[in-house]
Amino acid sequence: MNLKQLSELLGLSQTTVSRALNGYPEVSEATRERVLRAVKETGYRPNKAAQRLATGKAGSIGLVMPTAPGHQSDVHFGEFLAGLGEEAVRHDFHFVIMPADPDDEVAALRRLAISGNVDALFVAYMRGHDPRLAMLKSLSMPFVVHGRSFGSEPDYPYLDIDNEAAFYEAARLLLQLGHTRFALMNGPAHLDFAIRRRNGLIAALDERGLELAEDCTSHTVMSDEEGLIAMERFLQLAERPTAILCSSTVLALGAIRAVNQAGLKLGEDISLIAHDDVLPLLKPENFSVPLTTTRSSLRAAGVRIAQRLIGTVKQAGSFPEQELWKTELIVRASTGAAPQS
Amino acid sequence: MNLKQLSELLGLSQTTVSRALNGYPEVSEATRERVLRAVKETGYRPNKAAQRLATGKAGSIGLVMPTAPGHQSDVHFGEFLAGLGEEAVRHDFHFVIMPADPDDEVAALRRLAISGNVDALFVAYMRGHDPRLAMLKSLSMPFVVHGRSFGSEPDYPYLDIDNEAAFYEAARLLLQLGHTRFALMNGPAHLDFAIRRRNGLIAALDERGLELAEDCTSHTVMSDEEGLIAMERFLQLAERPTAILCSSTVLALGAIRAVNQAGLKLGEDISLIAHDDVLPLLKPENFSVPLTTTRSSLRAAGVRIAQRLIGTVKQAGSFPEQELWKTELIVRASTGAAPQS
DNA sequence: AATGGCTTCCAAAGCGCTTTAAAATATGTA
DNA sequence: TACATATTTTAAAGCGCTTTGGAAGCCATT
Repeated sequence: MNLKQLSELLGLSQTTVSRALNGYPEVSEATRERVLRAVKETGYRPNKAAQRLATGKAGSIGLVMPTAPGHQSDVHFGEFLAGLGEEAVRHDFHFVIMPADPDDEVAALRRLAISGNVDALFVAYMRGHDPRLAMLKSLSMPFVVHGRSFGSEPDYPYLDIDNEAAFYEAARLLLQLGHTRFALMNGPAHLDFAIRRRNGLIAALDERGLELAEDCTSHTVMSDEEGLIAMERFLQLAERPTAILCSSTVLALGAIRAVNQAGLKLGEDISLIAHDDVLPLLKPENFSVPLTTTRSSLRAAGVRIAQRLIGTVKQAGSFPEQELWKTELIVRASTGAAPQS
Repeated sequence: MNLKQLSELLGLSQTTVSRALNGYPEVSEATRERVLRAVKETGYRPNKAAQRLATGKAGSIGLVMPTAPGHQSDVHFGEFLAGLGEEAVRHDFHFVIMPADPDDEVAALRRLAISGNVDALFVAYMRGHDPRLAMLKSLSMPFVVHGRSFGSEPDYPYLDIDNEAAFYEAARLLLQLGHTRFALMNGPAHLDFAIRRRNGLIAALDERGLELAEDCTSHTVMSDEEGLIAMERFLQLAERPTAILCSSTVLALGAIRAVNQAGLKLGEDISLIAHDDVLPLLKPENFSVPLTTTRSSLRAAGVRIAQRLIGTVKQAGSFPEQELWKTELIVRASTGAAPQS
């Protein structure tokens, strides 16, 4: 069933039917209803490709998904997507996902943009000096980045959390508790959030004349396994750290196992604060020792970015270009006073 | 830059340029190279919407993503998507993801199909007597189902793992170890895999004249938290189960915490076998007591389904309609002889 | 009856591509 | 040289929609 057939069925022109469907005023309420009823009965749906060709728009937001045979999938990606989806479904928007090798992301993004089947772009996994920014700006297509790019002028539309403040505050709490030996379990070093969280921690330490030792820093993929490995390494150090900042609850999972295996008590021998993206499968309050966290919902960020993206495409209202969300510092049992020694 | 402009630039007709690009034989090698070079220089990319309108195809596979304000995102979804993506990127295919309320899945699937912007459909989260099957069959669009639908004639293209055999074998192992009191921590009861795993367990128990008690069965979303809750319930039973079958390593995570909190030893007081989808962030060999598992890679399944879907769309070779993969039973330390009591 | 202003509808062009049918050019044969 | 055949190129139609620029119908005013 296409427009032509539907209009013939109704004895109307394609124009009229199209207008009735798209809410144009120059069609009587009587005929509009007649059209709508026919649509219900026949199950007619406009062909999106044709619609896009005619209008240049078809209600889709594009994103590239890094993937490769060795490449680990990322829980955070799924959770964020759920947020985007939650908003998209309200506006009948869909996603076009272009899988791409992580080394090929900038080219993939360009391909996606000029393929002409997305109205707007979403970009994540931002790095320091991210090369995608220049390309995006040259594109004249709406986009929003999740995160920022350390070292680039912040003149692009983004939504980010204040990673620096988050880890600064977390470190301050631990300092107040008397800790002096810190370690950081971070995400991959080139990623923006990792850079900023590290900076936040360093800033707080610096205020007390402390330093973050090189061997008390790990930058890894954020998996359970890497968390375990990193923590094991920390625990074997001569000057064992007592305060750990951890970029993800997933990393914390492994880290805590290492703590337990070493026969140490979390919240007594070792204090740990993790960043919590509010992953539904891993709640910090349910850990055997509930985790102190810096919290910000990844999913909420997804919803908000979808709002901005869709709003811009539909030209419905205007939005702030830059948003920086504060994280919450939630104190639970994994943090305690520094052990005497 | 569009075809017309490109052809004018080259002094050729659109036809010739189009043919050169699409590998048709009726164009000389000389001109083909000339065209290809111009494409490189100008960065021309055909408009996918126009291509789709003209050919009916544009290299996309469609899927609906269940999402709603309360709806939890699912790690398994992300991991599967990574598998699909790994294959899709090799063929320059992309995904069109339609987010939809879980209650609206069959309608969403239909909308996606007749929207005319996908070439094939992928369907997951199969239920018993799944209503989507009838719709899919009526659609004349290629599709592959991940999983099966218990109670429906298996005459549709699917790829599934042998869930029944997996849990049957797992239960047999535990029976051989002397266990007689079993419990099952399963996924949502209406899902096909949950039905079959339960059946597998029941079949094995039945051979020994044993039964699976109602209060030793839990059907929940597969999260850490639910695992903890379910296991706590089991441990409070008068006749405490000693053998646990668990549908996910994520559930196991919570379950094990409950075991530890109760002061019990995994692999001694309680034996547990979990199904392992090979999620990169949660490796069963890294659990503090390494987990015995039934294993099958979700990601590999994604790759395979993408192969079949893309192969069918491109009409490149033929594929088996139905595939049933065996799982591996991998014995680690979380299973041991039944405790004397 | 003629004019103007609304409302309601329509014919046709155009979005950027593919593909059919036909034309132009090159090659081989009698 | 003329003709048939093969090769290379092109003009134009069509995919299903939106939208521009009119036209037709209806009413109230002059």
